[in-house]
Amino acid sequence: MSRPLAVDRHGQILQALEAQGSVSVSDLAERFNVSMETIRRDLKLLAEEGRLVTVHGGAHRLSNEPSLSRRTIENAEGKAAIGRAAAGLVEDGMAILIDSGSTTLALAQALTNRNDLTVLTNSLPIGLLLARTKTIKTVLLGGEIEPNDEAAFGLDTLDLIAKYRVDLAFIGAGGISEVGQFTDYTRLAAEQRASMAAAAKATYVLADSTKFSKRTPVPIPIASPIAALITDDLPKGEPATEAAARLWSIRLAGSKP
Amino acid sequence: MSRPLAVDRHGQILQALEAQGSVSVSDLAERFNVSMETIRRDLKLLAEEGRLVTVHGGAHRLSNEPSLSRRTIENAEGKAAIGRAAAGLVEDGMAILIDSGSTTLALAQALTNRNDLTVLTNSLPIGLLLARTKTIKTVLLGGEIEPNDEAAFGLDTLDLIAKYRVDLAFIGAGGISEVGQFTDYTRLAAEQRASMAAAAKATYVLADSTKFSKRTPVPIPIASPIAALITDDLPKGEPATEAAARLWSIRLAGSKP
DNA sequence: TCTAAAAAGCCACATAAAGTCACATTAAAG
DNA sequence: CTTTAATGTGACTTTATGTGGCTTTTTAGA
Repeated sequence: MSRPLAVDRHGQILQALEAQGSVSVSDLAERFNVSMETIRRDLKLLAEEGRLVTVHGGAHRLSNEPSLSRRTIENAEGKAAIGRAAAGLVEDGMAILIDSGSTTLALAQALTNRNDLTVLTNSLPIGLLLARTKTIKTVLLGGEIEPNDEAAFGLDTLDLIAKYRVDLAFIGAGGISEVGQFTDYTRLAAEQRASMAAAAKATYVLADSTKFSKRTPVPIPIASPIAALITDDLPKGEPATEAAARLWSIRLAGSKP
Repeated sequence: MSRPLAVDRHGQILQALEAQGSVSVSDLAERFNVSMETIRRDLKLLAEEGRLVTVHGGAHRLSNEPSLSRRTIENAEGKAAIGRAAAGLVEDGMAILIDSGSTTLALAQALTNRNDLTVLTNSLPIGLLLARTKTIKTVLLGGEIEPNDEAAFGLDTLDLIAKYRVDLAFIGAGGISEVGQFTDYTRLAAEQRASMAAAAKATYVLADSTKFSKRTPVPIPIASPIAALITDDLPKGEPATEAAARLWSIRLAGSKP
């Protein structure tokens, strides 16, 4: 008796995952008439290729709540909410620019099920994540890699940014100052974020609530006004909160998926 | 008894593949009333021409190609040996350029314990791997990301390569032709590899033994002579082996760690 | 909160389908 | 009639899947 192709099953698993967000081992085993063990082996394989995340009982998409592995990240839920809110601003056919950082990575994760997009980024994890969708055209803004950010910075990166013009830019920030300005750790990073904003018709700043209590030395010299600051919560009592609320249009991202 | 033409069968196989996305050896054998062995030979042939990808049990379209992570497995030991041999050529303080590909990834892996190096690469996995060492200065040659290679290609990448000058370049190849020339899948990739070679004082080509039996369409137009071809084995009987041995200096990488 | 049953996962082994290789056979071409 | 390319055959190897025993995680009830 001939055996159905394993690759077909893999493809269908990924397809189901795309449609439903998550799949269970027992459902898949029944659907394909194979043992649960075989499905587990499939999922393990696909997980090693970075195409899904396995959890107890099944697997889920990379985009939604990476429940276990990344829970360690500071305020992961808030960042995921911001990512979903930002993804809602992106329309099919757009070219967008995504800065490096854990909050912007959440945006990239929320975009993985899209298909008609062009994304420019200086972040290696974001580039790799989006390229693997095979449906999103991804451009990596190269340059010297900063190990802590796992992203490119420098003259080459600035040159490349200047060569493009995009619909939307989503940039991060190291912190928010008492007067409500976005700030960064280094001159170079600040300049680069400003030039990202300059390359876009509209710029959104993604900063989760922990940023309101962080002070970093270099203000980001954004020339044109930003479209909005997207955040998950406005901590009371922080001078940065009051100041930012006066300066920028603020969008609060709901924590519910 | 007259025998049906093999080319007709090949055409029909490709047609079926187009329609269904994948085909199984046993189905095809039954449909054409030939042995499974014959179908396997057909698929192998078509795979070498780059018209499909064989998998256990059959074949599928190129579009849903197995990603880099899975391809890495093919001749992993040989590639690791090549990586170690190539790493031995790299001296402290050097600036080197590493092309994308699974063989060159093995080189990057062999370099992770070094510290006084500058590495330029267009490969995202290599860039990420080396940046994480925090001791190797890494520059990512950006551009449009080719999902299958997980690496940057294109005008931006070519521009960036032209801006640098390095001590050594390590480039890969898609295959080796009957006349011993290195070949690639696309014009762009071939040009880009050639320009990498042009940016270096000395160029080494890393190609494992499986490349000697692979034929890809575009010759890589390397201007200056290469320093050596580094490989793990020279398959006897391959015309490519004989031809390459006449053309290039060859270094055999020992399989022992 | 603790505890036990149920579900899921893991691992080692068994087996059948698929693959590989050397050699035999057959049809087409010269 | 010989040579050559394509195909088939059979022995052997590899891969994919299933099975059963055991461990871990989840769930639900006390």
